[in-house]
Amino acid sequence: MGWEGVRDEVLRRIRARDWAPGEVIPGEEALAVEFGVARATVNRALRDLAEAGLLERRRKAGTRVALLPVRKATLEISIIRQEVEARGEVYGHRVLESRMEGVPLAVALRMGVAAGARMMFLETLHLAGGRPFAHEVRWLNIAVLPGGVVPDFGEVSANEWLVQNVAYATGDIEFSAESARPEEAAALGIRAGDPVFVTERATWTAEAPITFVRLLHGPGYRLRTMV
Amino acid sequence: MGWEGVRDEVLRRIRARDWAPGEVIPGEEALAVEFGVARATVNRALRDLAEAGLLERRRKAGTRVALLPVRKATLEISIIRQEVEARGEVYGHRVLESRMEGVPLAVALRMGVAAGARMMFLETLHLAGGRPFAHEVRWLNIAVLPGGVVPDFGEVSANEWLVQNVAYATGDIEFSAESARPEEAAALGIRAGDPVFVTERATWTAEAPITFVRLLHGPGYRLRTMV
DNA sequence: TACCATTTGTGCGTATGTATG
DNA sequence: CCATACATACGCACAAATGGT
Repeated sequence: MGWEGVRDEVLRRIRARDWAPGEVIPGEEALAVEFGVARATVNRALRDLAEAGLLERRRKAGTRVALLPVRKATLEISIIRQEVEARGEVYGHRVLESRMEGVPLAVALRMGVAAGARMMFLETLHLAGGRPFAHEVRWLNIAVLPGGVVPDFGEVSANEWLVQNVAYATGDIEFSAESARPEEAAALGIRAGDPVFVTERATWTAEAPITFVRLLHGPGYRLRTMV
Repeated sequence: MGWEGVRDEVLRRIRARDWAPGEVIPGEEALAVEFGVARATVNRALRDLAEAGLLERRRKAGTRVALLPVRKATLEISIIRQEVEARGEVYGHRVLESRMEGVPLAVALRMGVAAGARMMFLETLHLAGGRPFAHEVRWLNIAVLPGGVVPDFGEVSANEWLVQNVAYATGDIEFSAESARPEEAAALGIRAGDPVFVTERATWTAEAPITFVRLLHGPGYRLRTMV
């Protein structure tokens, strides 16, 4: 039995309530003996379940079944082109606006910079099969661009360019539902006031903020994930 | 240097583009020699980065820097009571409806059962500080309830009861933006047509479907995550 | 196709580090 | 302060996948 076998058997016991929520389960050494495997193998299995939120492990206190297991759903954030192509449609995008601009206060707060800091402002419409798919508004800190050169975002979208060139950064994401503002509705080809799915994302490296994006998807868009 | 040290150094090299996207990095053995650690330690570090989507590993082919790193955001799905209390507000809930009912087609499809299958229908309003926080509509397969006994969902919410009693199951989640229907708007104390943030979640065990929930949050609600 | 060489994946036994009851 | 249980590490071995001959 490998570590996945151990994990599955432990999971079965948790689900079968052989080990009740809150209860301390046998130690690694005891389980290793019972299953006839090395302690490291048990460790690997239990660590996996702890990462999934089903077990809570503390030195000396031992391992216990989580009382209120926090379900962790993993969202895979792909670039928009991939998302569109995964639907079997042809991707395209149009840059609607591109200029230098001072960031508004709300954006400055999210990016951790002073309000009015000058950044590149980009407004882009993403298309699926020629029809509007998502509306993007982005502030971009050109100071962090490699070589200080601003790429041609008419060629490759800023979304994709950043993933390939300034990626491997950290960030936070917020999802919400809003009413489409008139300009947004016009860009997306929907009615003002229609509900839009909003994704707002701030990205930064250890040194500096990189970009803040506000992405709007029209009615019918669904963000899916598996648990 | 421990495995986290190895991971951080590898991450630094990726960000610094010492190793470019798509490029094969040195093998585990070589890195182990370079860092002066055991191969298992390098393995642990690289496995971690691969899980994060920054590396792609294949036997024989080696380890390469991901060309298009898929950002994996982890959502921690907590029970609504915790979410409300985390905001420093008092949680409460009211059961608006509770009856046996055949499931509609859309729900049947999501749950993988025949349309019209009889399940328990529950409509609940979750309160934060006495004010509507979320509106919940749920179909529940009472066949899977331990002992076949239906708990008193006036006491503990179905949400919380299920997490504690039928938890450790799998499922899928969908998020979307919709317009509040008149009944929903009335329950939430908002205007019909206002945008609502919709969470739909189907849960099942290996044997049978457990429950399908449709959860509505009114304007202002934001789902946050860190990358 | 068949086989081989390479690289990652996993396992074992042991030892030491570290948080903590 | 100590005993305990998890966390990590080492070195070795073999398995499994797979790119290339």
